[in-house]
Parts: sequence; structure tokens; C-alpha cells
Amino acid sequence: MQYGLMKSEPAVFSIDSLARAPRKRSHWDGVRNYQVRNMIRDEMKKGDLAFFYHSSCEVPGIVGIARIVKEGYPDPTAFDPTHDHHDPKSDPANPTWYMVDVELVEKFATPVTLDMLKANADKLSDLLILRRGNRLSITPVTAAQWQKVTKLAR
DNA sequence: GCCAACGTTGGC
DNA sequence: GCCAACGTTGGC
Repeated sequence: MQYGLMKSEPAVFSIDSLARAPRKRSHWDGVRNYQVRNMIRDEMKKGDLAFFYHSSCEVPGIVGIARIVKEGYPDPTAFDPTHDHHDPKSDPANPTWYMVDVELVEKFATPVTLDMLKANADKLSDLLILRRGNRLSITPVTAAQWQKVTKLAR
């Protein structure tokens, strides 16, 4: 995939949670959408970079950059009946849900807010996060979009 | 809390 | 396979 964007609700898992994690690494678990599962399982490669996006919060926007450090493997929380994201239909012998591991690369000094992204919609046409009704928690980002957003962060 | 948009489920 | 009902997401 090379470049992507990963959404998270900061109340659940924020960029600061990732910064505090051992070696600044964490599982990206809980994905329960087939399109996103396919991306995680088939397309995200070690070394790929992703914008870390905070959603459903006071100031939604891109707050930093993470790197994929482990490619797709079965998400064990799907098999855990006590877990929020438990899925009784996922068979450990043939897992439905996958996750990747990510590592913090950079927390932006100033986030690139959703407002800023919208204000630059002319340059960021087709950035999927700006598209109406887009609900995928992980979306691909083109190299051109990556450069432009990175510039906005500086 | 509201609402638009979309995914999933289940009856037929 | 269709489609209505329902659940979830996410900005506002």
C-alpha cells in the first residue's frame, strides 16, 4: 500500500497512547470491516507509512505518522468472549479478522486538522477521508497526497 | 443529541 | 438475490 491513513478515536486509542507504548509499538486490533480487513491482510506491507487520524473528538485531524512493523496476522481479540470486539463466527482455524502492528514515527507539533484538509481540498482532491460518507477506518493515500499533507504539517 | 451515509442482517 | 430494518460511524 505504501501510504495510508488510519483512523482512531483518541478516547479509545490516541497517538499519545502509541507514544507511551513499549518501544512505541502497538497492535492495531478491532478491525471488523471486510474492506479494511482485506487491506490489512493483503496490501499493507512492513515499512508502509500511515497518517494517524483522530476522529470523533474535539478537533478531528491528522496528528502524526506511524509505520507498519508487522504485516497482517490474526486478531486474537476476535476469539476472546470477554472482549468488546469478540466475534463468535471467527474460527481460530480460519480467522476472519486480522491486525497489523504499528510503530510511532512522528507526532506532529501541530496537527493537520480536518478544517485544514478541507481548506486545501483543491490540492487534496480525492483524499478519501474528505469524501462524504466515508467510514473506512483505514484508507489508502497516494504519494502526491502524502507529500501535500506532510507539507501542511511543517 | 442529531442526522446522513453506509454496512450488515435476516425474512422472504 | 432482494430489500427493509437495524446498527455504526463520524462530523456537527
